[in-house]
Amino acid sequence: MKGQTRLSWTDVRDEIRTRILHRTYAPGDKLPRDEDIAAELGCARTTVHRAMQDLSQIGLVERIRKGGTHVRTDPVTRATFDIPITRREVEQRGSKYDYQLISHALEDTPLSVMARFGIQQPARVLHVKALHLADNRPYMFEDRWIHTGSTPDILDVDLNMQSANEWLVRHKPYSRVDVRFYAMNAEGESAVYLSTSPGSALLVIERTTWIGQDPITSVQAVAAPGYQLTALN
Amino acid sequence: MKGQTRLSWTDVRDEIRTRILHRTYAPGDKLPRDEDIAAELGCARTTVHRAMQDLSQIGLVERIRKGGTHVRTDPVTRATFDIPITRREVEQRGSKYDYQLISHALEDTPLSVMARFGIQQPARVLHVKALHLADNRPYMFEDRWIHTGSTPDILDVDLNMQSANEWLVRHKPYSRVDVRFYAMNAEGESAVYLSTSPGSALLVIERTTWIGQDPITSVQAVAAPGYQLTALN
DNA sequence: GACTTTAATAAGTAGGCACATATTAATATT
DNA sequence: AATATTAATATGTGCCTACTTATTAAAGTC
Repeated sequence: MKGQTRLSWTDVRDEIRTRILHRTYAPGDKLPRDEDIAAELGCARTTVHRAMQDLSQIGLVERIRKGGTHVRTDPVTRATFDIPITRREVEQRGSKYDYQLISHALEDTPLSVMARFGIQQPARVLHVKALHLADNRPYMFEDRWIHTGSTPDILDVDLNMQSANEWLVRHKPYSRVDVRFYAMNAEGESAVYLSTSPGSALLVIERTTWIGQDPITSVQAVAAPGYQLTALN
Repeated sequence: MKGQTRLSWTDVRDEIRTRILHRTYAPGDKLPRDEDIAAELGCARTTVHRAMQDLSQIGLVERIRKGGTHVRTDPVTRATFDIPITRREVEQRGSKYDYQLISHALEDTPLSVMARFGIQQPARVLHVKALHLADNRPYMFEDRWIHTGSTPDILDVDLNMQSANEWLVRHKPYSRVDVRFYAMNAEGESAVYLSTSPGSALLVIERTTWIGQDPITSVQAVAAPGYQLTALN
């Protein structure tokens, strides 16, 4: 017990971030070399390196080999969202979860889904429509396509008992996912099942997953009116 | 040059991730100790540690001191979004950016904004409405409140010349941000300025920032119809 | 002067070591 | 037997050292 409290990499990170906030290092500025910062703060270069890695991941600074570290000129706001299984999501709000299969049928991929999957030729897919409920009220309407080539097992699953959402997450790992958000007017089915009037604005979470090159599933999750997605932190 | 190619921590991370994908380590399973994995793969514990930290941050595993490392039971999809300055966003799509101030006025915070700021007493705010355009077409309608207590300088800025968005990002660092997405029906102003018909579904990005405890600004950015937010990666 | 080669630079990475910290299990004390 | 102390364990962290890699600048060559 000699060095009292030494600097942890999070301390260093916070110190550098404070300096950037205070414009000691202004946007566009080049920061001192890791080694010099280490010397100044009295820690090892490794520690500064670890701190810088984090700042770089957050999007506050940019690092280039040999070029040094720069404060980003156009700071971006980086927001991270967790998208859990719908059942989990409902239960964590303290609501009762229910699930209802609406329809399922073997079809060929429509053009829109081919585009999402990134395939040129139509493929056989299981087209599943389902409704998730929270406290007996519609929560999310799910319109899903499951590629039977990559996921033949899905045909043996009783989708009345278990949502495709859940089965897939538990049994079908993916290596890549595309997530996008957009707004949609309720119409036809989505309006009916979410028991809202046609035209009301709904948030859509669209997800497509692949394992290697092979598409697994693509889903449009249409949330009930009033739904908000909140970033972590 | 003896060890040929040694394992980098990203290699280790990918190897562990692959095993989790292949259910070698299934959800809920306890992974071997870092040291054992290191021994098995032929690298140092530090390297495994670095890999595990990343997997833990991604949300694939959970680590507890002494308790060991476990694969998360309910894998979440974690999506990250970059929200740049609007001008940047437009320019990066290869479009011409324009900006138009609609109105600005000193007001007291309405209740909704007090809630967003997390304050009990109304405060004087600059209420700014503006429109961002891409290739002369409406791109985003911005409805913003700026706290004059924390940011008095804003009153000296010529908002015809420079969007509040841009000025704030460049001159006003923040320490905390709340980001949320939701859908809204176009109505009144938003419909007019985004030149769409009332009722059409629009995606709203709502952001509120603080420096320490002090609120800086809260903005509702209403995107033109068709706007999609896409996750990184 | 245009090209190539070489050196210097700064970040990236791996490994080994020592110690910190949180948690559980085992042991000793009352 | 109930409680307190101690030991063992696994992750967390910091530091040092050595080497790698990408990039720029300088020196040398034609």
